[in-house]
Amino acid sequence: MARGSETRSKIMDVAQAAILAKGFEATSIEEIVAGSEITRSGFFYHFPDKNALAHALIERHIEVENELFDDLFGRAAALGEGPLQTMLIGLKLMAELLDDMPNGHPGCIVATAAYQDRLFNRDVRDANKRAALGWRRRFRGMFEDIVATHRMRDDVDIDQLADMVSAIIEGGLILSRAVDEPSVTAQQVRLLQSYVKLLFAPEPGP
Amino acid sequence: MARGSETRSKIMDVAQAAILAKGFEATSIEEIVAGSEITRSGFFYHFPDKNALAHALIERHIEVENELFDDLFGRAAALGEGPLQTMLIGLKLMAELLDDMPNGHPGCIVATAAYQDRLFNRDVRDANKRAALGWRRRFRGMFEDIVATHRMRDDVDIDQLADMVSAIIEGGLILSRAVDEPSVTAQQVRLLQSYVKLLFAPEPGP
DNA sequence: AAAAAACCATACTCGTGGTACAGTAAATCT
DNA sequence: AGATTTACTGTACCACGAGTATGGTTTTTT
Repeated sequence: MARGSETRSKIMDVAQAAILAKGFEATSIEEIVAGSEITRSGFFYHFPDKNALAHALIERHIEVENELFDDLFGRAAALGEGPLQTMLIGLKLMAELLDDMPNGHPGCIVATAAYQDRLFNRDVRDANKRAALGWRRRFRGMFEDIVATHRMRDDVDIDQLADMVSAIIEGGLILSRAVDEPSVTAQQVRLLQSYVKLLFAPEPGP
Repeated sequence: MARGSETRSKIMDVAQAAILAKGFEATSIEEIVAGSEITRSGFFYHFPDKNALAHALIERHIEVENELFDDLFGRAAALGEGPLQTMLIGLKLMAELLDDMPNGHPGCIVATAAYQDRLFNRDVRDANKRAALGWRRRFRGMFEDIVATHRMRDDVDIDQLADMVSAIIEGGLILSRAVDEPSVTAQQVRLLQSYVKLLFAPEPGP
């Protein structure tokens, strides 16, 4: 990695850790540069303002999360057979992954941005939207494969079902933080798994 | 209402609208006093600092939301018979209520606070936690009544199931804001309703 | 060797939260 | 009716963080 992008990503690492721990506004540039072994001028060389930093963080976050999901559901597909099994195992793996983070999941920058809308400029909000729509697309694809081979026990919209994965994770993270119980998020993902299981369960023979 | 508490609640009204639209940090005291027909000094007379304002808003929000839920599930109980019907109708009513807000739900201060932890002091975080635990208690009570009379088709924890209501709403709100589709939250609540329906559906006769 | 990229140092503006304090109009108490 | 309290207004001030400006320095790249 070139010298420039090396310090750039170091700034982003430090900033991300601080932002996820305390929130975007609560994290000062002063603090970021202190942890990044760089000066204020150096920071503003890489990022014209704080918004640009947020934008970069979200873009990177989308990539990382996508790779993580690719890997996770790839493993799930190898373990089970058929799209339903893949989804069910994938959700279980996701829950385990969330459980393995003892201090709770670091949280999701997307959520932070969603509730501070006007604090960010258009670039950031658009990136945020793209992230959410990307997840919808991903999970909708998986659910489409499922409905092609399984009958639904309740007539629900697939896009909405796909959104439910994101909603449960985001909602779980918020609740987890609110009640200070790190396990909550994983529990909610397991409940979602239970729903998918029931929704596509084979009809009991007559 | 006495003169003092009248202006106090006016400040809170203005602040709440602005905060839900733009976030807590993005809302300046200057802006609040402008909309409240009061001076800066007047604001600081009622609230020692911004944190006190947030605290007051959360406390009030808990009360309002509780009354709203009381009313909503009260009506649901009158419409249906038995705890399961009450829950299913209640969730439907909730979805309708969310749908009737054309600009999307105003959002939930609890979520705002959850993702800006260190920005608020202990009072605020505690109030936030109490709110979340209050909802858990409410819905757990309802699910307890259901499991007393219905068999679960999947063995899930009732506390977690109760939490799912909050998680779906919070997650729905975030997603709704992220993709800029006001209908998302209500859709997610309907999916939760679908889950509850399947989870407690009577076993089909042999 | 020249040029561009990646920084450092200093100094300044501006908005926002918060403090301090003096004064005033209206309600409430005695 | 007078005294006190409540609910404010007005002004002045401080600290801190974001962002700008600008000029200089080191490291890569060409």
